[in-house]
Amino acid sequence: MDSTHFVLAPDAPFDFEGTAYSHGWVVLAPNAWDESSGTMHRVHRLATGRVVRLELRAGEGSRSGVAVRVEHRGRLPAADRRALEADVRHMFRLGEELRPFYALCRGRGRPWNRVCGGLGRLLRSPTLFEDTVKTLCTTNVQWGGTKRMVRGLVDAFGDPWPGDPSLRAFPSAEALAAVPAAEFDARTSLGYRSAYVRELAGRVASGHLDLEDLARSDRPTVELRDELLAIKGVGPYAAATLLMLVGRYDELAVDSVFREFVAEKYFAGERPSDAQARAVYDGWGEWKYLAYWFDLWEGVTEGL
DNA sequence: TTCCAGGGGTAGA
DNA sequence: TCTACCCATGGA
Repeated sequence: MDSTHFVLAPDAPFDFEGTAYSHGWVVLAPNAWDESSGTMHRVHRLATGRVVRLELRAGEGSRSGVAVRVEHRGRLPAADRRALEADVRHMFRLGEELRPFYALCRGRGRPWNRVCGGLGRLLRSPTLFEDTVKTLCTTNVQWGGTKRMVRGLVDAFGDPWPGDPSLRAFPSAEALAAVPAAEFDARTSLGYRSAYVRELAGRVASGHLDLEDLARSDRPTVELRDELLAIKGVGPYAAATLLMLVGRYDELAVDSVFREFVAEKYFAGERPSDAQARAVYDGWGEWKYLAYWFDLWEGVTEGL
């Protein structure tokens, strides 16, 4: 197995571990996190069909970015390397403009100003298709179930990495769409979500739904939300999660975690209506989701 | 055994 | 717009 190394430097404050471990995505297959070395692993399929394995860790030096080690078979063409750089930059949001959010945090003093050291970049997948499938697998299920369902999809239908065929990449929409429904259901345990994932894969593979175009769009959030809500299985919670993943933070993902956290912290344990709970973050404007996330995040709430 | 999870679709008002 | 009911699965 050959390997290629490069470092991606951010042009703004950046915290590698704070980004990699910003939410549960880091442990959803084919991602994995090695606590002892602070390394994220990922088996990754390029558009050319080549499957490589990535080791991602903090770069060295004052402008620490993402140090990337790519394990691959044979020569890595320049086009594949450029595609990998783009994918890693996308996953870690190295080009995302967070200065307006940092300005709000700085204005609120401690502990919010800690965010300004490079937090606020929530890890995402290289494609909105992968993120949408994973989000569908978070609905009405405990986190352990989400991990089980995503692992099952990868193991059943992902392309194997030549260095260790037991390690697989996230399956493409085309790969999932090609599986007969009965076989798909038999080889996964998605429950009623199975039909949603199969329909999504079919629409993306056939070109009827261009999620990656939606992800790049600069149209108003409300228009993107309506498009996401038109996906079977995507409701208000999933749409808000997906908006966060494409860099729109003006919608809050109201789920059981949000409801319990806001009730405990702001309503003395009494359960408020969803509207009352949402109103807690009204002052954050287009940054509500990030504000909630770091409010929830262990440590940021201390001393508030 | 029963309940419910990082909800959503549908029908009916 | 709101509510009631149903949806598969597996952990608690």
